Amino acid sequence: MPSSRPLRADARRNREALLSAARQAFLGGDTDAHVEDIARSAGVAVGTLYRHFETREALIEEVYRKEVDDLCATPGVLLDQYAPEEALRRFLLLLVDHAAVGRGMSSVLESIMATDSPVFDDARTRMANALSLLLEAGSAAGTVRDDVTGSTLLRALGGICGMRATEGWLVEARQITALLFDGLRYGAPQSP
Amino acid sequence: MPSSRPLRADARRNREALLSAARQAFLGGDTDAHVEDIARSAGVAVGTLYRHFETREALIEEVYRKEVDDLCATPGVLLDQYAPEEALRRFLLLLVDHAAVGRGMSSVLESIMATDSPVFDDARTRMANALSLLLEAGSAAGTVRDDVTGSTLLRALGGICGMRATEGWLVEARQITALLFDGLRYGAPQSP
DNA sequence: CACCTAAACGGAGCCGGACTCACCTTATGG
DNA sequence: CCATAAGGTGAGTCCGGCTCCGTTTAGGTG
Repeated sequence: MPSSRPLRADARRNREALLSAARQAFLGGDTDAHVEDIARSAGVAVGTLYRHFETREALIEEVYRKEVDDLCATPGVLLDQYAPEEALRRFLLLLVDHAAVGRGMSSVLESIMATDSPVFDDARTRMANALSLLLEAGSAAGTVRDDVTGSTLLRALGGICGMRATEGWLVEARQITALLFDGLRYGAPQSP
Repeated sequence: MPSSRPLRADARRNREALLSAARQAFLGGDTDAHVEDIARSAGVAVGTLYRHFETREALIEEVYRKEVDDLCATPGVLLDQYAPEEALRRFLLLLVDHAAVGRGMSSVLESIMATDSPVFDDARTRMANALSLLLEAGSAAGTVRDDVTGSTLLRALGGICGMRATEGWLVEARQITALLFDGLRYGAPQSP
């Protein structure tokens, strides 16, 4: 779709407006914003929304894609700056903290993990790869156990981030993440 | 409602039928069974269903309550038979395996954890208490860290169990649980 | 610039699913 | 038996995602 013809000017504008409206809604915490409202606040009708996005879910995915891209890039950066173990620790906490801000990211992770929907296959795979990078670096250095895959870890994180809701969840989330991290080091060759 | 008057005979029969139909549906894996269908397969009309249960969610909760009761009872039993650490390990794995069978329990845990809904407050509290029991026994024995609460751990487990879906999730779930368990021991006074 | 056409838009309406309500049926105690 | 309140019914409402087709318009062409 992005190929073929360059998209008419008004269409591109509307598409943009829709994405921005959706971003505002979803990343603002209203995970079940109504399509009707999103369309309206983008200044278009539902029909238009559906011209641009196959389905409500597809719109969500599009909104999240950029976030996921950013996230997937960081492990590389962290590994340049820190030892693998520390990079892993930081990334895990970064995810959780990220999830706290506007609770947008937590929905991302949750959506990515909670469903099997092919819509998120792509994001899932990329995130799993990002985590693998860290895990492998760690296990190569001998400070992280080597029997855990990125996709497994992703699942665990998805669970943690999916639990935003109650007051003070951030504290709990941090704690569980630390727990997980300790678990990851537990079986490493060079034990603690 | 259970008080006041003893419920008319036919009413009790129908209530039972509804619960059994719902149990069959939910514990059978169809987590979003339609009320219409549940009512029909219990041989009554929707109106009757709604006479007995405030809402669809309330019906679900009722179905799950018994499961949760059973589950909450086991920590005590395990502690009688095993050292606290081992009891904890067994209980965690028991939850996961339980979740595998008919995928009923995983929905229980997920539902309990994933929502903030007051409907599950009760179940949530009881489960958290059950876990606390294990954690406290462990930390009293010095083999489990003492800075994790039952409710925190419950969150983590909820996340794990909520991820059933993909093929082979049981393996992953077991792994994550083991990770969590190792994390729980990591900070204990008598380190590994 | 006037015209033409494919592209884009609008929004009434469809559909599926949770829930309600006005009316009918029946258990039960007197 | 009958009265009557408890219980049952299911068509209908509401709500939210999605569709369909008639209308509008961007932007290329002569």
